[in-house]
Amino acid sequence: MHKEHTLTKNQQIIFDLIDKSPEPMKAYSILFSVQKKGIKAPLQVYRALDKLVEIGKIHKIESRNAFIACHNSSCQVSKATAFSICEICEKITEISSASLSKYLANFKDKDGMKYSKYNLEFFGLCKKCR
Amino acid sequence: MHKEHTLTKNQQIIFDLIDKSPEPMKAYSILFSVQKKGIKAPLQVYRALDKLVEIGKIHKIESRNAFIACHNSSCQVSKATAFSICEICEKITEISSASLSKYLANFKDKDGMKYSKYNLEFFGLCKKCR
DNA sequence: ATTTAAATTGTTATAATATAACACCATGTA
DNA sequence: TACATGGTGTTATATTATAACAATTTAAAT
Ligand SMILES: [Zn+2]
Ligand SMILES: [Zn+2]
Ligand SMILES: [Zn+2]
Ligand SMILES: [Zn+2]
Repeated sequence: MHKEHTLTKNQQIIFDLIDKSPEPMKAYSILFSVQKKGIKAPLQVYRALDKLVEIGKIHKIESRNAFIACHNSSCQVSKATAFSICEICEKITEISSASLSKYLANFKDKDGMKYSKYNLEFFGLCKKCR
Repeated sequence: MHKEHTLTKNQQIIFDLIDKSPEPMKAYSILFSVQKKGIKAPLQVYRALDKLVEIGKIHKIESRNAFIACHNSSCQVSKATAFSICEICEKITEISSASLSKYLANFKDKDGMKYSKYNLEFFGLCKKCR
């Protein structure tokens, strides 16, 4: 389904960090964490992040300026993403619902336009915080 | 349906500017525009923006860090918003579709959780750019 | 093998976006 | 009056992100 990309050194270091983080990571927190591995400048982080987003290995949570690893193989190509965000503990989960993605992919606006790319962020309280 | 708020001077100046702008405005572009009216500091702008977002008079386009006036009376309370964004000309339109908002308000995640707040951004090409 | 193009890296500097902290003022209300 | 709430003005600072340039690596294309 989705093309494999061989990650470069910086990309791999940063992906591994995000992938094993239990919560979304912000760019400068990533920078701080990888400085011991020789990545010293913001640009090195942002370049890796851009590439990882582009190839679908991570997603950016726009409302939080944070990044999480993708665990949903079906969204790697489409850039059609949905998340739930807890407004108390900031727990963020990627939603992979076939019916949701089908509904959104087929949604037509008032001009009859359909969209293959979208980003949806739901806000509420997670199980633990309710 | 939605409560009226009396805007303060700064809020009114900034709302009027955004409301009559044909495109979303960014905070520092707003700041530049209102300096002749005595609003000199970023914080004055951000405070007005925060309040205007809170009461639903404007929305923030998260992926663009920009603000547009709301022209959809039904979303002022709910903070349940949807936009279409043209990836070429950056034209942004608020979508007010009863079926979409109904679908999203009734969507249940895998834990059976429903969300009253959400933000959806569709990306594609507008009529003119196709 | 040699050349070429594309992608990635390293680096310094700077731009763009957003908030902290504090003093003061206006308005409503107990 | 006294008090609470919210808005304002101001300076300083934090956070997020990109520009510009040179060097290096990688992967074809000849
Ligand atoms: Zn994903
Ligand atoms: Zn929570
Ligand atoms: Zn609206
Ligand atoms: Zn367009």
